[in-house]
Amino acid sequence: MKIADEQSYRERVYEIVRQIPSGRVMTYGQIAEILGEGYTARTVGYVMHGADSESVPWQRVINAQGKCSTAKMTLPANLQQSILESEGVKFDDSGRCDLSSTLWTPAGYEEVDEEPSLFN
DNA sequence: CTCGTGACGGGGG
DNA sequence: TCCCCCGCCACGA
Repeated sequence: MKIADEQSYRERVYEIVRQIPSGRVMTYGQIAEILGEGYTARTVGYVMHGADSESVPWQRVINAQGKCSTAKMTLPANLQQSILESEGVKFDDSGRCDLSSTLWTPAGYEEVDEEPSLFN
C-alpha cells in the first residue's frame, strides 16, 4: 500500500506546522527533531518549500537564528516577517525575533528524551 | 543510476 | 558579533 507513502512524509511536517498557534513559531531543526529519524532541517525546509500557503501556516516556520530564510524565492522575505509581526511576534532590528518567547513546542513532544545526568 | 542543489544547523576563526 | 565550511536528506535533470 503506497497510496501516499512518499506524500505522507511531507504531511508529517505540515501537520506539525498546522498545530503552531498564532504568535508562535518553530524552527526547521525543531520540526526535524520531532519527526526524528530521516528528517533534517534541510529536508524540512525542502518540504516547506512545497507547502500550500492555503493549508499550512508556513510563515510560522523560521530558522534557528530566529530569522526568515525565505530569501528571494517565490515569496518576499519581508512578507513572512510582516505576517508574524501581525500575529504578535516581535522582531529585532536585525530581523531576528526572541525565540525564547516565540518558539513553540507541540504538547507531548516537550519531552523528547530526559537526560538524567547533566555533568556525567 | 549519478550529480548538484536547497525555506538549515552547528562549530570554528 | 559576523563569516565560512561541512554535513544532512529528498528530489529534479
